[in-house]
Amino acid sequence: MSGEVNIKRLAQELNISIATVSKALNDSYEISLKTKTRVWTLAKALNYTPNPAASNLRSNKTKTIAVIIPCVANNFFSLAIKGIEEIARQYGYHVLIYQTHEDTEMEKSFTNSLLNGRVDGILTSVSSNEYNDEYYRELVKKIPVVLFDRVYESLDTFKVTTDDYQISFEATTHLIQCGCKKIAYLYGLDQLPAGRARFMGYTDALHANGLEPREELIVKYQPEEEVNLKQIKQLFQDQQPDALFSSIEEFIIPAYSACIDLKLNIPEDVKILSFSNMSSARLLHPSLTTITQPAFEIGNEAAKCLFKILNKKGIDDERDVVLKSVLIKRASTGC
Amino acid sequence: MSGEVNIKRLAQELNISIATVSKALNDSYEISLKTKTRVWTLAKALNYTPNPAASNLRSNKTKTIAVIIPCVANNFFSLAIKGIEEIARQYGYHVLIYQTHEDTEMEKSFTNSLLNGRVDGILTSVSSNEYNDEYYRELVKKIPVVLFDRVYESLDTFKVTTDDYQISFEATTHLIQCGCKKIAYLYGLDQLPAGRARFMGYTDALHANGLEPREELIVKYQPEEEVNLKQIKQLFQDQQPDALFSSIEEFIIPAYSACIDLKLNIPEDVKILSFSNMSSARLLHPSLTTITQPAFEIGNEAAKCLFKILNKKGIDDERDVVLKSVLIKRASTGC
DNA sequence: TATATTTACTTAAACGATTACGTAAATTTT
DNA sequence: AAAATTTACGTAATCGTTTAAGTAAATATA
Repeated sequence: MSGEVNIKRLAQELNISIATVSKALNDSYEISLKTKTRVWTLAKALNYTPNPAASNLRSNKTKTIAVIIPCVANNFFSLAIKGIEEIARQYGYHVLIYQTHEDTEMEKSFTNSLLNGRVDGILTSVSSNEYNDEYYRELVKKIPVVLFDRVYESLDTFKVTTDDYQISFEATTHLIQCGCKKIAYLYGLDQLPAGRARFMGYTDALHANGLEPREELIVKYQPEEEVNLKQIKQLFQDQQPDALFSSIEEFIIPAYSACIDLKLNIPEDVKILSFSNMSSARLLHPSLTTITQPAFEIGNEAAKCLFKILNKKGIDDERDVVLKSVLIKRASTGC
Repeated sequence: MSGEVNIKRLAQELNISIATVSKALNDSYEISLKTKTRVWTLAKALNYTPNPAASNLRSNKTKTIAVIIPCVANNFFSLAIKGIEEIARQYGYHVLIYQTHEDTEMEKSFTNSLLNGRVDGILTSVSSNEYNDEYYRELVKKIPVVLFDRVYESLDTFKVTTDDYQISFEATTHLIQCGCKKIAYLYGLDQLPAGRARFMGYTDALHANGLEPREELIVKYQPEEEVNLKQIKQLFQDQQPDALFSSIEEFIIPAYSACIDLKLNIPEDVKILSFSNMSSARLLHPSLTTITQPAFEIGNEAAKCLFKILNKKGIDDERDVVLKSVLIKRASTGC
């Protein structure tokens, strides 16, 4: 009936040129207010919206950013996305989501598919299965990239992280102050700076309190869920640790499950503490002491950094943004 | 240095026409295998990827779908997205995410911004703040839409839902069998078919067991978190219900908190049961009996339906896909 | 008043792909 | 061997914008 409504159609109806319509819509100084008003009015009346493909093609701007993360079904990342989305909305940007499932090959494949002008920039938290910084070293030259939480060091771009080392040190110290002497470490992200910083915070805190980190007290995360439960049970049987410090949320369920299965009382027999953004942490039995990262704010901040690059404002700002996590002491550490 | 690599560049280097390159890349029957191989080889060597804006513009295909949901930071939706993404990947599609924060105005604004060819189709779970079916009645005429979980009835498109009524009936019956006679209902999504079906399952199960639903035992969800806790506490003080049936996950934390605050024992003093995709449900104290929706599968199925429309295959299939939720009995209902 | 500048447009060329249509050569059919 | 068909390309239009460059009229400057 009415046909597709594009600037050509607007131009015809108003009996002016396509260029004038385009410029009017973009509020160009070259167009008189009178003409602009005519264009705007008709555009609204006909419910005109610009064809994104056409303007992307011509202007090389997509008004779209990509978020590449391991998995959306994770409290930290879903909150981060929420934070990212909020900022994207403010700038009128669209948000593409890609899940790598911790696979750097996927990561490369996704980012490569974004290099031909599908997006204006990329926000990413890298995958844990491999240390892949050379790839990113090249990537950041080709497209604006901001890394958050899981970053590589010394990349020439903005990075938003948390105080992993310090908070981990603080948390370990808390366990020690609660009387723990044999603190097991549930190790995640061991390929990444974030994971190593957490581990360093743990070992340094041990040292600072005259304790020695011990290889036998470390359990490394395995992607297959059941394995972690088995490993933790084995750990309890072999080593009888008096605390579990979990560096990632994924260990919480197997850790609690192991205690239930082995009839260990938390915090009497063993204290538990974990990095986590789980909203139900305080409803667990007993309520879980957590290191909670400001996930929403991280997403927020990362997005803001990306828009600094895209809008070429504040590029001289400090490019290593470090936010603070909080240690929330609850019953699982019992003091 | 090498300049942007597009089909023009490929054509020049191979000394053939742009059209031939384009057709070769699209594996057209018009092109000889020999030429195709030359093109493919060079394309790979130069790391050519087609400019999406250009092909979108010309072909009116974006290889992109949009997912419009209330919020990603919700176990159900993040799992659903995971399910959607899996299918999208298989078809080589990109996924845009929009969060409405339960605001139908946002919803309209987002969908309107997608009608000019930004995406090939839309997957959505509607907002709860308002019954908005007229809008969707028009929308489905303009663009392929699949609704999941939170749908409107009698829309001319695919809908993926769960057996809300039946599972709610079953769950209520379970509570009654556990001896409950005064089952309060924590009412969410009351503007939507899904919410009403859950409520109907509850009331019908009461009737079927000789119990009368009572207005005073109903608490309606409020967006402001603290209010729900207050309401539930008030409910306990005024009515002393012997069970809480929560129709949405958001009530879990205030429900448990209220019990803790009022020193009510679960399940002795009050039994609790909730719709939920919370992975920590079995670690709560006591472990929570849940109605768990197959969130991942819902996303999966919804995406499959959308691709049926996009690929014009199976359009004659049943368009009301209903998946089964499961009632997972745990300690909070104590029997 | 003649010249320079500003205002408010228009024309037309991009952007990078797809595709209808045209065509010469090779092959098949009669 | 002539006609018809198939194969394998090329030409050029097109998608809906943006924008450099051009221009006539209006206004400002000298």
